[in-house]
Amino acid sequence: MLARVSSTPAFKRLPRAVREQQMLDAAVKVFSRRGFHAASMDEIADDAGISKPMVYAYLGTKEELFVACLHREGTRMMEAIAGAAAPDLPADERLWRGLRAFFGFVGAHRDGWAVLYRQARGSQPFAGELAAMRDRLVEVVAGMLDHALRVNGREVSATDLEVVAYALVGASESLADWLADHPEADPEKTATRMMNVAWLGADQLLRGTTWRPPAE
Amino acid sequence: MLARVSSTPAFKRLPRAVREQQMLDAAVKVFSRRGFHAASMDEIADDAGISKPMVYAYLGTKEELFVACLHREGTRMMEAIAGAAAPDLPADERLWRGLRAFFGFVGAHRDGWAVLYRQARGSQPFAGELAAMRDRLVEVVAGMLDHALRVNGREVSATDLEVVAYALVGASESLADWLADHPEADPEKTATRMMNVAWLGADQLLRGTTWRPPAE
DNA sequence: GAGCATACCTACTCATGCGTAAGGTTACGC
DNA sequence: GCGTAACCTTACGCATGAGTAGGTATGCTC
Repeated sequence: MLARVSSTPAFKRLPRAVREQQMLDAAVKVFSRRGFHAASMDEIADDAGISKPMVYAYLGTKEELFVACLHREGTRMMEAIAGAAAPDLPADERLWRGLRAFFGFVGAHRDGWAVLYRQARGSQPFAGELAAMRDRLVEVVAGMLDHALRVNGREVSATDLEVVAYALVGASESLADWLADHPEADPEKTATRMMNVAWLGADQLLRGTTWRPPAE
Repeated sequence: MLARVSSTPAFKRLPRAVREQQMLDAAVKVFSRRGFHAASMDEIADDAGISKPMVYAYLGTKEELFVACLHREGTRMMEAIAGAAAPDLPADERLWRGLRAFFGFVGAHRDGWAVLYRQARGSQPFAGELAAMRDRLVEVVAGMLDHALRVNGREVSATDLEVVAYALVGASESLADWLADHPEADPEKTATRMMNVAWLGADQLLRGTTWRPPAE
């Protein structure tokens, strides 16, 4: 029983860096399947093929672990998007590349997306963490719109810009959810659809067309 | 100590229907402040000025209580929107009225909104409940677009329609979040901004303009 | 003003699951 | 070949909070 045959280590000893990644992989998987609270550290440890105290030793408490997931996935996503951005292209081209990179990422990391956005949004301790990331996105989009506007010789209040950017980011997130729930859906095509909604609208806005409420 | 002075009841006896509403009010408040898991039945009971077993007696388990909140708030919201809809108006007018009702509702029930959407989205047991509600919304929006398209003598695949509707609903939700986080913001103005994004885009789409990816 | 239903309470049980103490085992440097 | 540091384990403490048992008061009905 207790005699572990030493010639069959069964569980290999691995360097810390490797185990940490395995743990994060497992954590992302379990968190996205169960949600933050329903996920148990035991299950995560189990899934990573390791015992619980190791998780605590390497990644800290449950909250810290979740933040680590959030951080890794978030960084990956931001890198994917930033890698596609080329600051000196025309606005529609930049938007298109950004969207394509975004949906490509979500399509390739569907459960990472679930952790990142669906979970973090509700749970208080992480809402801030996530909000910061989204705000960076919003800022980028708003900056892009602002730049395009100035080129057209126009200008709009910062709030207006922010709100429009918010709407675009929100629409993208919503489609990302849709994508995550439809495994057969094509990320590229989803990006095109988003572009249709975003750009045809943004283009009108950039030209100065605005909609006004009808007189009552 | 134990001698409760009978001439000072301190806590009035109230009929069930009234207490249930008080409990739901308290539950919405606590759930939205703490999130589903972090909220405790004790706090909810306390906040409602009642003891815990009463909550169980009237509204059932914690999950059932949450669903009850979801249901009440969701119904209120749907009613607010439906009340504004007039099926025989032109598409932009219908969209505008729907949006105005929606943002008006969110502005007036900011914590109800938080419960409804932010919480339910992540937590598995309720995601379905919420998804059903959103799907009804998406269906309505898609139906509206479809109708407008047919009037223009055009037709589009059901998937395309659904996805565009999804994006619009997502953008609205996102702005609703923004509104909930900015207590000083004006719901009416937010609705106008959303209308700008949604309609100027949708209008182009309805005319048959589409965006295509640039040749590589 | 007896009976009965409904409103309401205090004070528990019990499962869950986070986080840790204390100890075993492998590999690598010297 | 031996110490030591890193890896890894089993087995537990303990708080939290969901849900309940069992009892008390109030007011309505006849």
